[in-house]
Amino acid sequence: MPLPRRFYDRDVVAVAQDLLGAVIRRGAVALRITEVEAYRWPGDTACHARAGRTARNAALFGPCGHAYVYLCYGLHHMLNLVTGGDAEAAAVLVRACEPLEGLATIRRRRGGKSGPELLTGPGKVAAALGLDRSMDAHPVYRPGELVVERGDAPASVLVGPRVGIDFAEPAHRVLPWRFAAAGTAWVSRPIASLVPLTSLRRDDRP
DNA sequence: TCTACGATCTTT
DNA sequence: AAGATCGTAGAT
Repeated sequence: MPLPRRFYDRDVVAVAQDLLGAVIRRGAVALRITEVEAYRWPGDTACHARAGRTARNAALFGPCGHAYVYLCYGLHHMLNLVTGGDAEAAAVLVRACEPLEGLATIRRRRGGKSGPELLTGPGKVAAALGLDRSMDAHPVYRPGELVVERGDAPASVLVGPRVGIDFAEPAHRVLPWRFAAAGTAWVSRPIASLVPLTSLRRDDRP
């Protein structure tokens, strides 16, 4: 069952945590989400929406429940899921997944390299799904080419600051908006900064 | 037009 | 530690 559109019509930090365990499906490939990050504008200079709406990030400002796919470093595509209402531009970046189905397709998309299909990093996730800009703004809450389905939430969750955003304001660099399923190998590096969600004081929990 | 620079990954 | 590789945004 696809997660309904209203699932995404909430605060991006809550949606991010709830997406852990959900299943992304495209064709023969199915992946379980094991690590995510939340981005939101206004109030977060790490978010791509910080400079306003452009042709590239238009999907971020669009309706929730759609994909936002962009090219990073000229090499890697990143998959985001847009959340919230029109007042904000927010999305969840999918950083790591456990492959469930379509191993042969994933291996082929990785250039035929053998070995464990460690989908630990946003570029690898998008590559496994064969995503590019043509899937930007595609809805994911109903049957179609790219769908996110309900899954089992992990027993425990790890939290920490987001990765690769040194350009953002210091106060935003330290926001604990990175979440990962505990006890899985499917988490991108650096993993050392992640701590159990339950180890945070209740008032400090995102 | 020109230039700097990434929400990364791989190899050295 | 650094190269790959290119679309985007802001400056010229």
